[in-house]
Amino acid sequence: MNEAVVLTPERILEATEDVLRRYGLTKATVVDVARALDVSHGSVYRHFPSKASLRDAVAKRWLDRANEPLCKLAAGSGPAPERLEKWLRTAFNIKQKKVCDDPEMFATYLALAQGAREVVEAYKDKQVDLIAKILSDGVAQGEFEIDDVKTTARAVFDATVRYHHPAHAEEWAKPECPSRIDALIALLLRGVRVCKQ
Amino acid sequence: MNEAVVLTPERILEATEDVLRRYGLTKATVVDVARALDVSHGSVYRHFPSKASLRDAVAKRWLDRANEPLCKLAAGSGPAPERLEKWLRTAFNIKQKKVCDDPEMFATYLALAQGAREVVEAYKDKQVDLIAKILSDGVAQGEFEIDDVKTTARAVFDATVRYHHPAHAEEWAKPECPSRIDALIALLLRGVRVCKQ
DNA sequence: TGTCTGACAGATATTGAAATCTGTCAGCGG
DNA sequence: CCGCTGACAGATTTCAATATCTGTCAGACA
Repeated sequence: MNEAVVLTPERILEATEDVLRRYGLTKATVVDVARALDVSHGSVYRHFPSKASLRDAVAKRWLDRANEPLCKLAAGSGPAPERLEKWLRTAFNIKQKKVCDDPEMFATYLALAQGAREVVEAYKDKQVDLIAKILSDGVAQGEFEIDDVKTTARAVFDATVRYHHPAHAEEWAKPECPSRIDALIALLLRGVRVCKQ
Repeated sequence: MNEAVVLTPERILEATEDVLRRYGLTKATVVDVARALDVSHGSVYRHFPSKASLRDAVAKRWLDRANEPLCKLAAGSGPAPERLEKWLRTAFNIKQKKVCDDPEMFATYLALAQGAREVVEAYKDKQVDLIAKILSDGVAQGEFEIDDVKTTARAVFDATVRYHHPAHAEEWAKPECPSRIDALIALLLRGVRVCKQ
């Protein structure tokens, strides 16, 4: 067996992402994926138990790749307030960029988010953990004053749904959007900062 | 012409709301409305230029009725922080109650909100004005410290989309919801309050 | 005179038959 | 033995014919 010809989950995911991009979520079929790989569609089911699981796996890969910068920001050091602001702005920018540059994959993500799929839940939990990391750094630095870091991280995430949940994507292009983001971030930062009278 | 038989916009709205409740947004037709009123559907078009305008008018009525308590709260007096908290909780409760008790009308509202209809934009602006009223009262009372009241009101509104935008209605029934609302409100109140060191 | 009717054209929705897709599995071939 | 194939059943989607709906308007009727 030639190495280039071995059918691996990774190769299937790659092909599935291509097919999703080409045909869109509604039109892409498992048969299309198999055809792209030049195998029978039965072979695909040898690696993924269902079309849904395949779609979920592709979305997970896509989300993980998109979120790498955010993980780095959260793991980094430096003053927490600036880092939190940067993190939120980066999160919004990534989403905004994806909705323009990769609309078909974004639509897939939207469908997943609306179906309350496990992958998206996991992804959201991860996001909250990243925020929590920055918040607890901020508490350690004496910059933030927070009772319950985890709960507050969740609140910050909830407060920003409008700019990361795909259901609101249509609003992201509006001209007043940036200034509203500024106001929201300012409000949230004031909500976690220690009071310097 | 008997008074009970005069075809008024109000009677049409009443009948349309009934028809929407009975058949749902997807099934309700102008012919159904006309039938309920025992007139030809042409007569309905004498009072409303299109089905969309009729639907918008019904939704406006419904939203206005639902929001009366919020207007009263904003117009009232008393300490602004408590009033803001009460206002937000009331807003969430109203939505939550509607989604349970009046699901068909709520679905209509959801469709409208997703279509970015003018009536929903106007309604959102009104909500922001009510928040702004409470915020400016708070500033006058020395309880809040806010640069730009209008902008901050918008930010508070944006921060709470998750609990008033119908796209997130499915999440409102979850058991962890109340505590997340508590955390969000606490965060936002801290964000507008003056710092009492 | 002004409101309402009912027939009409074009747009939209429904329906059921045919095509395609998903997921399974017995068996082929390296 | 192991991964793959291809035929299959049931579920889902497509497609085109048909029916219904929206929006208009000339004319009836009070």
